[in-house]
Amino acid sequence: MTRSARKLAGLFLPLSSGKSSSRRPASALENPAVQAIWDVVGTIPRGKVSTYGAVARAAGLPGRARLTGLALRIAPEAMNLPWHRVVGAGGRIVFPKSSAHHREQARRLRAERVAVKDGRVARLHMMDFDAS
DNA sequence: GTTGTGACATTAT
DNA sequence: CATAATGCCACAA
Repeated sequence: MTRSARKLAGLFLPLSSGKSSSRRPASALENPAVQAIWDVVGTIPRGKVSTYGAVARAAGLPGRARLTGLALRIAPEAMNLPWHRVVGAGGRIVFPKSSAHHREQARRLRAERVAVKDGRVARLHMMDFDAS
């Protein structure tokens, strides 16, 4: 089946909602899910890191790690999000090893005392949202 | 409408 | 350790 099926829930939602009041976000910038992700990323303290998947979960979006990637990619520069504190599963920096992004992320992490060896950060630096 | 891509994760082999 | 198969879904073409 194609994506036209969308979410099953959608098929049963009341059509009543006015087109004027509840309209679909014009862009991802207004998408509440994306904003939720921005909020979460903003809470990662200096010296700590989290993963795409963990951020998505903490934002109430389990299984949507890729959305975290999108959110960071389109985040307005002026927002000054600590994007470098988000790494892939296992502490891996996702950018290609010799890319400028990779180097920049490693540089920023080391600048705040987060060791980066072999494009990886140790688990000690992983923050966990669930426990405390 | 479809297809391909991606700042990913998880599980299986 | 590595690779493949899935799941996920927004976006651009």
